[in-house]
Amino acid sequence: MPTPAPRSSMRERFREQVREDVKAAALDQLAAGGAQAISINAIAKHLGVSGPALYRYFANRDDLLTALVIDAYEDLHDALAHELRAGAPSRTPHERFRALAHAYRAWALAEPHRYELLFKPPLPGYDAHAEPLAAAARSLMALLLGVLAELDREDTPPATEPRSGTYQNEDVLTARTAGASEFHLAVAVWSCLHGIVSLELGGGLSAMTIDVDALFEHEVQVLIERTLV
Amino acid sequence: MPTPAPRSSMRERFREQVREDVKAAALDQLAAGGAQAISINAIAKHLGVSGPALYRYFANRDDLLTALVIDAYEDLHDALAHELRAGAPSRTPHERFRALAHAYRAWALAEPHRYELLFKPPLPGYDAHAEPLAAAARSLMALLLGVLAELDREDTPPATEPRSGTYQNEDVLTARTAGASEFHLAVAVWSCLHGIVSLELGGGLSAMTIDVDALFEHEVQVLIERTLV
DNA sequence: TCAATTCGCTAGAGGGTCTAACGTCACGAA
DNA sequence: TTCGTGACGTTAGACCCTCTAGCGAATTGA
Repeated sequence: MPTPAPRSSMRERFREQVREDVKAAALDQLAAGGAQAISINAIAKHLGVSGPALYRYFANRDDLLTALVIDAYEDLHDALAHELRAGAPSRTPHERFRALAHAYRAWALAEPHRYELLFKPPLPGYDAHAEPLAAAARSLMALLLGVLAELDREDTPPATEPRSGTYQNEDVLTARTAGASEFHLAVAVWSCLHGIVSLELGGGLSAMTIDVDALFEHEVQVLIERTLV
Repeated sequence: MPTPAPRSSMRERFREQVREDVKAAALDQLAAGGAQAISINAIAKHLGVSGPALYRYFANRDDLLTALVIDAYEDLHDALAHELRAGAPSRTPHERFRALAHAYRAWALAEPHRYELLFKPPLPGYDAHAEPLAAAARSLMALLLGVLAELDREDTPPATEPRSGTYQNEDVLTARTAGASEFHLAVAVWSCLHGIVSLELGGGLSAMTIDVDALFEHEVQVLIERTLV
């Protein structure tokens, strides 16, 4: 009795497996040639099946792209959360914030195409997949809000926090209605980080010989000092 | 004798006219459906010619896209320069900077697809059109450096400036080698502006109910105060 | 007037998304 | 065990796209 209660039936397991395979192949194409290089046809050929077979698993190309975006959100969130959890618990809120910022940039530089995928305006039919996508973005925001909250009150690390300084998804909304200023600050911080990373990826900075490492480090410092006013 | 010395021969004039028509049609498609919606075939059909005729005027689709990017850079630059030149000469450097920042955001919001075009990483063959593109970017940077220079020394408006507070293209390089800190500040400011605008266009901000106007205004104020430290 | 160049055309290769219609096979219930 | 149901993968094909090759016609400059 290997599967006494196959809650996920054999079919569903296989289906999920194929979806994962397709996404993996799509990620390869993404890394190789950008979002435009992702081709359902080519993925099918690479998987040994032919053409329209994959439309059993993804409604269309946009559906596949959306799945990649959600995965990327989760991956970025996990990377940042891991970075927060990994360091020594004796780190000051400053150090935790710096670690978060650098982990953010590091993820973006390591997977530029996926980062681009995250923040590229989904212009044509942008109302389609807005729901689960907004949730993923909120999850990221929650992380930032947690660290900023620590930064704000200058205690030593949490220990009284519900979850070691990370908001849960729903808390973002409550935090927004409660302390709008905190929320504004978080958005501002995120905007600044994203601005540098985005320009860096776009090549706008590399065109002028600039030490982006130093620039980023300096801006992080400015952001930290700004929270202490 | 309408054209006694046709320095631009009849052919070249016509050729340039067609190129402009093609770019205009491409801009319509860009505004309607994003960069991905730009199709040489559709443009040709819209212009009444058929298919490959346009390849006499643009080497390929990327060539057309590059032309659009350069035009967009120039348009944005002109819009900002006009904004700087338009206001009353009695404006303080603060006001000039605020005007510049708001004009930047206004242009991006008015033509989101063109703005996206400017800063989207050209990943596949990005070394191709790097030369004229970098020049256009530098031109933008020069504008920002000029206003920041005014902000730095808190005099009343220029009158001793070479060109009313705008650097010329070459001056960017000299300014970089001379005052690296000014250059870093300019990049940081630009990054922050671009970060907010980019997130706003991407929908990351609109997902959470935020008063982006107020946020932007506040961030501009923070940037101004930062230059006075 | 006469070459040279440029233009626009059609034909076509090669790629893509996506739909339609058709066997085939596994599953689950009678 | 048998049988209907539904999911699967297939091919065929419509319809888009980019881009090349080769053709005849028109314009240009000498």
